[in-house]
Amino acid sequence: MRVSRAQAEANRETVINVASRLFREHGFDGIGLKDLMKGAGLTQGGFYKQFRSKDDLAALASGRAMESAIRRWSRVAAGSSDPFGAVVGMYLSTGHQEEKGDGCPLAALGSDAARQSEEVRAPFQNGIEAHLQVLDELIPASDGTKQYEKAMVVLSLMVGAVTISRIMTDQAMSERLLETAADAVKHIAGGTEEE
Amino acid sequence: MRVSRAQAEANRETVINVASRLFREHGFDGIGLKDLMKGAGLTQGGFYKQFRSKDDLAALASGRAMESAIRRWSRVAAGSSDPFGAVVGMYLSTGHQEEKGDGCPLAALGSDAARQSEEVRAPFQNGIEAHLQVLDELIPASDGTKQYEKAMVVLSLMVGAVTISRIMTDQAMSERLLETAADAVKHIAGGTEEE
DNA sequence: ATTATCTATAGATCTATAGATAATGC
DNA sequence: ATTATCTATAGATCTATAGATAATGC
Repeated sequence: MRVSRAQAEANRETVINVASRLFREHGFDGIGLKDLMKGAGLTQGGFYKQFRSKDDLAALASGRAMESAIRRWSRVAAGSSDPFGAVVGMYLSTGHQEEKGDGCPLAALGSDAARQSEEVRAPFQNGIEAHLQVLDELIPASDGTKQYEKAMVVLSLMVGAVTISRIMTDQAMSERLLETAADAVKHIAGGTEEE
Repeated sequence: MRVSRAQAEANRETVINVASRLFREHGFDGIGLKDLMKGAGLTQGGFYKQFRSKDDLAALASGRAMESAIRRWSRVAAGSSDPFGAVVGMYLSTGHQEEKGDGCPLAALGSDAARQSEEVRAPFQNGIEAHLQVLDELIPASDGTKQYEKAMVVLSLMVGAVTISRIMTDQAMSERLLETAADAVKHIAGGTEEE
C-alpha cells in the first residue's frame, strides 16, 4: 500500500498534471476530487495528505498549465523562421481550438479563473506576465516603447477569439473568426503605425 | 399558495432574470436550483413545473443576458455623438470590469459557455451575431467589405481584455490592459488601413 | 516506527420527483 | 376542477476527515 518517497512525489506530480488537464476540460467546478485522483490511478482518500484543499490543487494545476503553455510558445517559436507568425498560427488554429485540455488555460478557464480565490488567480497573473514577455520579445521590433502594449493587445485578441470560437455552434463562422483574428494580429504586430 | 396565471408567468420571467445574473456571477456549475429559485422569492420544488431542466433555464438565462447586453450597447450608442467610442469606452471601463453579474455574458461566462450543450450555446451564437451586427453598424465606415471582419476583431479583443483583466491580481496592470485595449480598438476601427 | 495510500463515512449539497396544499378559473 | 407553489424526499455526488493497512525507511 505505502509507496516509496520518490514514488509518492511522482504521484503528486501526476495528480497536478492530470488536474491541469481535467480542470481545463471541465472547469474548476465541473470535476470532483474522486475523478481527479482516479485520473492519476489513485483513490480519493489520499488527497488531503498531498494537498491542503481543492483550491490548493487548483492553484498548483493552474500554474502547471500556464508553464506548459509558455513552454509550448517558446518551442513553436524556436522551430520557425517566423517565430511570431508561428505562435499566432498555432494559437489561432482549429487544432488549438479543439484541444481545450492541452491548450491555453486563459482560453479554457478564463471566465472560471475570474471567480477564483487570490490563491488560484496568482499563478494566472504570473502566467499572463510570462506570456506578455514572450510576445514582447517575439513581436517584430518597431516602435520600442509600444512593444509591451502591443503584446497586451495581441494576447487579449487571441484569447478572446479562441474563447468565442469555442462557444459558437456555427462551425464555418467559428473558423472564419479565427482566420480573421490571425490576420488582425499580424497586422497589429507588423509594421510601425501604417502598413 | 397557487397564484394567478399572470403572476405565474411573471414569476417565471423573474427566475430567468435572476438566473441570468447569478449564472454570470457564479458560473453555470457554481449556483444551484435552490438559490436560483430563492433569488426569485420561490422554493426549489416549483422549478420543474416552470422549466424542463437546469440546462433549459441556462439556455433561457443566457439568451436573456445576451439580449440585455445588446440593448445596453444600443442605448449607450444612441446617447452619444460618438456611438462607437461610447460603446468601447463603456465595455472597457473599470465599471464594466467590476460588474460581472450585469455585464457582458461573453466575458462573464466565455469559458463556461464553451463547455455547455448545443441548447445553451445556441443563444450565445445568436447573441454573438447580434453583437457583430451592432458593431458592424457602429464602426465608422471605411473599407466596406472589411467592416464585418473588423467587428469580429473588435469583439474578440474586447471580450479577451475584460476576461483577462478580471483574472489579474495586479489591479494597476489590469486597468492598464483595459486602457491599452481601448486605444487599440479605436485604432483598428478608425481610418482605413493607415492612420 | 513511520507513513503513503486505502476503505469507509460524515455532513452538506446537487438535480429531479412525488404528493400535499390552497388559491385560481371555469 | 385545475393548477402554481409548497414541503418532503430519493439518490447521487461533493469536500473533507478518521482510522485501517501494508510497505518503506531507519
